[in-house]
This record gives sequence, C-alpha cells and structure tokens, in this order.
Amino acid sequence: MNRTITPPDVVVRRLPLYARSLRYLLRDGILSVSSQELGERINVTAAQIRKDLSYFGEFGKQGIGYDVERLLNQIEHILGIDRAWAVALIGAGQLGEALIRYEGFREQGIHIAAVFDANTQKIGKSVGGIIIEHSDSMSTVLPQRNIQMAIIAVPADRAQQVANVLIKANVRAILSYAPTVIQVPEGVWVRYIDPIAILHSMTFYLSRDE
Amino acid sequence: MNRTITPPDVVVRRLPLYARSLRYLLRDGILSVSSQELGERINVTAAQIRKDLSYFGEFGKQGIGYDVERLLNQIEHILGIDRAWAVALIGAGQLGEALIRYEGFREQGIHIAAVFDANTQKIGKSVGGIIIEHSDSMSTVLPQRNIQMAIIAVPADRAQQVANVLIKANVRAILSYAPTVIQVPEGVWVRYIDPIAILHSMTFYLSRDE
DNA sequence: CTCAGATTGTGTAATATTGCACATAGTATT
DNA sequence: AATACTATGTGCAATATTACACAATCTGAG
Repeated sequence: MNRTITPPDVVVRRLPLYARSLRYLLRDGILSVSSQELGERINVTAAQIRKDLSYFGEFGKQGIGYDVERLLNQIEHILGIDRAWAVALIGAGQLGEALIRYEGFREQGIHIAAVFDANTQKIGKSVGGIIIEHSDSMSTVLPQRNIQMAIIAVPADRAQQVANVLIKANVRAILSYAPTVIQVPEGVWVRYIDPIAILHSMTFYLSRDE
Repeated sequence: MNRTITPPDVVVRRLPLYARSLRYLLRDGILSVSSQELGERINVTAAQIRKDLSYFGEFGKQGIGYDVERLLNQIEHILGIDRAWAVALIGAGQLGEALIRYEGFREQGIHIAAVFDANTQKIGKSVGGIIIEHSDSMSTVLPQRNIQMAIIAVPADRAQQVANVLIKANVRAILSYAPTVIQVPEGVWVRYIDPIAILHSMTFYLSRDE
C-alpha cells in the first residue's frame, strides 16, 4: 500500500495536470472518466495515473473509472488548492505587470496580495488594482499579510538578495522567473520558469537532424 | 564510454543551465572552474556534471578543471545555440506582447521572426518593431522564413489548432504557454511554461506542514 | 625528476521512476 | 443468478537516473 510513504515530488508535480484535465472534462459535462481516457488527454500512461493516485488513497470504482467531480475535489484538497493562496510578486517591470494582469492566477486561487519594486518611481502606482510597494517594506508586509508564497520577477543579479529577504520573512515557496539558480535553506521550495533554457534544450534536437 | 549512446533528455535539459552559469563566470572574469564549483552554483552534484558532459566528449583537464570559455563554446555548439534561431510567436495578447518586448530572447539568440494573431483588429500593428500578421498566413509565412520553432501564447482552447497548423508548416519545436497538453506526432518537441501548475504543486508542501 | 595535491572521466552500485500484468470488484445483460 | 465486460489498485519487473569511488592524469614545487 503506497499511502504510507510520502509521495515523490514527480508525482506531486503531475497532480495539478490531472486536476486541470478534470476541470476541462467537468466543464464539458463529462461526469466519469477512466485512467485510460484521462491519460490519453495528457500523455501519461493509465498505470501511471493509477499509481500516482494510490499515494493518496483509492478514488475510483473498479469496472467504472473515476467520478470526475469527485476526483477533482479530492485532488484539489490534496494539493491544498481548495482555498485561495496569497502570493507576493517582487518586480513590477514588463514581466511583473503582465503577471499582475494575468487573469489565470486569480481564477485558480492564486491571489496576488502584494507587489513590490525597488524603483521609487513606481511606488504608489496602481497596476491592475494593486498598489506597488517599496521592496524595503517586504520584511514587514509579508508576515503581516501572512504571505507564504512569492513570485520573483526581478533581474538575475537581484534574485538571490530578494530570495534572502523573502525567506527571512517566512516565505516558503518561491517561483522565480529570474534566469539564475537561487540558494535556499532546507524547507523552502523553489521552482523556475525558464523559457530560454527550454528553447535552448530544444535546439539541440533541431540541430541534430538537419 | 558514454559518447556512443544518445544523451537522455534530462541531460540535454541541464546543458542550458551549465551554459548560463558559465556565461556568468566568464562575465565575472573567472577563467577556470571545477565540476565541484560549477555544481555548487546550480545545485547539481559534481559527478552529475561530469557524467552529463561525458555524453558529448571530454572537455576538462584532470587536476585542473574546465576552461570556462572553452567549455561554454563547446556546450553552445552541442546545443546549436552558437547561431541565432528564428522563432514564431502565435498570440499577441497581454502575454505575447510581453514576450516580444523581452530582451532576454534576442540576447540569447532567440530571434522572434514572426508574430501572428487571429484578431483582425491587431493585424498590421507594430509591437516592439515587429508587424503582427494574421494567423491564416502562418502556413505560407513559416516555411518562407524557414522557421522551425514556435512559441504558443493563445488561450487553451485554441492551442491544439494552432499547433496543428504549425506542425503542417514544418515547425518541429514548440514552447507552449497555454494551460493544456498538446498532441503532436513523433519528431515534434513540445515543452510547457505553466506557472499555475508549478504554484499548485508547491501548495501541496505548504498545506502539508502547517 | 619526483612527489604531493587536485580533479577528471567512468565502471559500477544505489536509488528512483515507470510500466506490466493480474487478482479483484463493480456493472450490465440475459 | 450466471456470465461477460470493464477498469481499478498494486506487487513486481524493467528502465532510467543519480551517486559513489577510484584509476588516470595534469600541475607545480622542490
């Protein structure tokens, strides 16, 4: 029985994809789905889906499959996304502004609750209904608003300093758009969005066979 | 000897990180680096770096380490990023515009050579010096300009259709920002940028210990 | 020219991840 | 109530990835 051991991170990373696919099924009025069908939609084998889910419990019915709405609710509960999360955004440049205006975050329970920038010109300015605050106020504002998650959208050479402040202010999950690896202590999670690295890894295959 | 077998994709994905770190070292005037030092900067073990590189050749000197500039050049050559790549961008919305204006792409040899949108209101408009063209012209324009790589920045429900057209037009590498899995035939590479999925996978750990 | 110190490249072991395949259990049909 | 289907949950096998550890090799000092 898998349920007794902690799920590998690869499994945790797939759960949001399962959840999203189930949301689309639900929207399309599909009430029931098999691991086979779900897998075909997201290019994951049926066995993998079943095994992944087995880390958290038994959610299907033999001979039938999964109740879409029920499984979605269960996964959302497992991930803790059955509630909204307050997130801080650091860096209100081109990218930062685009992120603030992106509707997808709020729709999926990601609530940008604070925006910080180091440029005094920008402080007090409102973007998408949110007032930009000065970076120096991070360490007081973050604990006040109980923010545990942050998005870094500053230049690479400032990312580590920003992360250090975040960590001191008890932020424990960071999504960084800065093209540099951030050092964090045990217990803090960092993930990266790195389009250039992705494109550069694909050029390998394009170069190869031509 | 590793060099005789094709490198696993995990290895290929790490190469751009090695390259970037080397670029930073070079910029800082550091001429030589050991696998140990390089690894500490990007949180990869020294053995992993050495083994990864061994898929492509021998680049270091025993007792010394690696010549930063030389290794960087070699990796850039392996990845095929020692030249510029023409990339198409599909979708000139909020996100698309931010991507066009992002300097990082051009600096790293990613040359946005065409921008398409389905909205006739936007056609002919110039963004960041590039004229937006109509999506219908993709199938003729892409082969003309010999574009093999594309970035999808359209809503989820249009992503698959766009991908289909791209593939017909011989695009073989796709970076998609749309929150949905795209089906592609053998020989076409797809990767995703999915900040919501990333944040949702981190909330798992935050929920867990509180 | 020899020795000490450093660091690579890699065979092999260890670990992690994925996939197979089947007993089990549910539904539908007759 | 028996049979035929279907699809789950999971033990185990297969594969993939990472880490270890050491012989080989380079440099520099004396």
